[in-house]
Amino acid sequence: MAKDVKEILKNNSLSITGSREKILGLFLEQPGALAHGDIEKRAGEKFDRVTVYRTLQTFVEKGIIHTIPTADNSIRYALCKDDCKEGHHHDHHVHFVCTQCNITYCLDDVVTPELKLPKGYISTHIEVVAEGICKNCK
Amino acid sequence: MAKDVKEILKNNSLSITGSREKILGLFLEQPGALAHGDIEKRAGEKFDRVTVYRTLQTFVEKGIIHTIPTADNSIRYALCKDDCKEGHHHDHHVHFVCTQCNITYCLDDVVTPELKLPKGYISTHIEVVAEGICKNCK
DNA sequence: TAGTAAAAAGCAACATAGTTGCAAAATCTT
DNA sequence: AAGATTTTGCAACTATGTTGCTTTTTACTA
Repeated sequence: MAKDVKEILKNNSLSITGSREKILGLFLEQPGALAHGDIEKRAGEKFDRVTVYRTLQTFVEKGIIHTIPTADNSIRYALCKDDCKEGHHHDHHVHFVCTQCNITYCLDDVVTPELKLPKGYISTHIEVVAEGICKNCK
Repeated sequence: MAKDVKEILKNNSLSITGSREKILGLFLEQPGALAHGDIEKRAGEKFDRVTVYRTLQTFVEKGIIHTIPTADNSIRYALCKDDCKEGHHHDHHVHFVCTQCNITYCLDDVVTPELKLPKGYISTHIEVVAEGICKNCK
């Protein structure tokens, strides 16, 4: 495990609990994003659904993970890069959903493009989700 | 009403029914996108939820409306432009969600930008959702 | 325009997602 | 180690979406 789960929790002033360790561990040990359902399945069994919801919510608030909207109406969560601080979230990269393996990737190096919006529209945040075939499924 | 509801239904070889007329009418008489919940509320009362779901599904299949993914996990639907044919859907424009009035607009004139993806990734569809303040709320 | 086949609506029941309040258990602090 | 604070798990509830089946409506044709 590249980064220590406990350290991440401490750095965000979160108490260290079993569910937080396990859920954060899941994010660290695989490349893609996870939906709430994935976590319940992969978590090795027994977690109360409520605990998972609340843990994810806490992680999002602390800026440890961020949400990714997808077309199939299931919110997915992915780890944030280090420069995400609480309340100040840098999520300016593109997301990629593979239609074959259904994994969602954060393309951290692909920056959200600029947009010319019609007069009067002011955008504060732009979300880009690309769909297609990933490098592993080709 | 700019366009005749019945005509649109006929052009897509759909039978003309009360619910289809009313739901399609809702889309025509307002600029933004509608979520399933909006439709149930605005439909002037009594519609079975199942009927609304099935009607929306039918409209999507026929290419009359398209779906817009949003961050809050509620699928919204909006009218397609005329050049959407069944099975061959042109949805290359950007969507805009106003954080104030919560209306979702189709910015038909703002084309989805090109993206340089990492090697190995092949994208078939790109979805762009901008968030901010719309021209009416400014 | 009446009769009929096909399609859609409505109903019931079920499945999945997500939320809230509260009591029990675990964690942190000193 | 003990008390205060968090977090967990449970139960109940709401919202959202789906499926099968029966009744009603629509479109077609004679």
